[in-house]
Amino acid sequence: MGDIDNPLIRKIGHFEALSDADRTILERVSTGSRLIGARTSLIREGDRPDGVLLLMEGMACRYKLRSTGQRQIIAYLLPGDLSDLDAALLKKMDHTITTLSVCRVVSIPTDVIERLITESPTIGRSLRMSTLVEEATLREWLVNVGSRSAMERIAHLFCELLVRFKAIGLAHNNSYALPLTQADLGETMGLSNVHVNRSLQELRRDGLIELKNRRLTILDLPRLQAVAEFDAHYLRLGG
Amino acid sequence: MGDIDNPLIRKIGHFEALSDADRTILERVSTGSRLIGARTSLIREGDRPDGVLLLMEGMACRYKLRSTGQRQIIAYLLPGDLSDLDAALLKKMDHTITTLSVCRVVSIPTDVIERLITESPTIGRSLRMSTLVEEATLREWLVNVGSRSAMERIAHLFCELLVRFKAIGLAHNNSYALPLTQADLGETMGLSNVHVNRSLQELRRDGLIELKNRRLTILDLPRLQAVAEFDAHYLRLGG
DNA sequence: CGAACTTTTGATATCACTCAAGGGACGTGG
DNA sequence: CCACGTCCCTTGAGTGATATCAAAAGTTCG
Repeated sequence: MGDIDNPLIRKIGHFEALSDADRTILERVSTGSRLIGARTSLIREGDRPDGVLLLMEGMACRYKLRSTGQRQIIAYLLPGDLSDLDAALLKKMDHTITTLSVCRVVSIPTDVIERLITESPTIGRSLRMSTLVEEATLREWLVNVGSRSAMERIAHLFCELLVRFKAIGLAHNNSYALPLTQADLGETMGLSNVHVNRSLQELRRDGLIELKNRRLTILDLPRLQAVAEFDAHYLRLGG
Repeated sequence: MGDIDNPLIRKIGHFEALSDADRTILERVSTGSRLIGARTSLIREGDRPDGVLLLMEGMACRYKLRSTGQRQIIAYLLPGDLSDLDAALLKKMDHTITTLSVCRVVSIPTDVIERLITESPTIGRSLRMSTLVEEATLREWLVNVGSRSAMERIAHLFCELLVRFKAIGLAHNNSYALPLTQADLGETMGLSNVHVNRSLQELRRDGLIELKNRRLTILDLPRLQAVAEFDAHYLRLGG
């Protein structure tokens, strides 16, 4: 069965118990993916979005560009994540979505989404739940950037990503692929790449993580969580 | 007519053209307010929210408390704003909502909200729009805290609040009541109160603002917007 | 009028930034 | 298969923005 490797079903399955019919619907919706290269924009600021994108493989991010050229990453998209559900209401995107690694992506037209939601209230609820979790994550990030030190911020992000990757079966032994550069990390947390580098060294020196070849391994999860004050509750994934 | 002083109608009227019937419905919903003192929590982290709160007068905020005791303000609620529409889906609040000034508040039960939305698609759409704007604001705040200097952050917040207060008729001549202490401002932007104080002095020295007696006056809006790189688009209020 | 906040100021400390350069790693083309 | 370019990571040195601590001055309110 495709369940095991369908990240949408896996993710949504954490929010609601899905019937076989629901699974079939979701399976059908997530076919027809295309491959997109790394560092390619999927939706640009100012675009009028037509439908929704579903990420099936790879990692992407939302960001805003300042007039100074500075980039602020606002969210990460992992397999099973959707670009804005309610996009139809908004005429224009206020941010850009870009792939970080090579990605497999499905375009879902607005009417298919609408049909989906009316056909299965369960799916409807779980999709709404997804956007609520996204919002909660945004709040958590604001706390992160607004009030934590560099090391704490990075630790917090790593803990969050572990829970999210685990939920879709892409983390094993507290380890997951992380196609981010240190500059990306900096643009996520409001830090310079140099300072990210030094903070990572500190995390390594303390025996908390290992990060090489685009793969992160958390060596001491309890201690990393303590550093980050991490509480997975906001992700509603049973982290 | 109550229109002019009903902030919910004024705010929502920016998103959708409301019929007289819609206005009547909204008018009815927003009666029965009670007065609540300044610095009082309305909903606490961990609470299971029963229904929605509508703020009719005064100013409130959402915040998260860190285990260190540090507080991070995550959003401001102005008249016409609602506490979480989809609260019903979430079992537990992940943050606290507190009044900043004396507030006039209406409790709206979940079923009334649901009836409202089914009765008038227009109102339903505009309420969904409200939550989208809230989300966009959160993204903007993340950019603010993640990438702007102290002065820029404060300038940006002041510009945002001007547009929002104007939309509900509570700003005149680029001036509005602002019941925040400098410590509150600091907890909003991830700055110390001392540094907020010094940045405010800089804004005053540059002839951009006046702030005294809990009232902010923007003396040179174009220049303040330039400092903040402010673009009101995300608020969808036609600011 | 006094108590409790809030704002302001000064002095010092620190975290994080910038600039600059060297050292991988990796891929591409010769 | 090597040479080279490019991108990323790492290191060092110096600077700057913002934090902390402490106390005085101003404000608000009972």
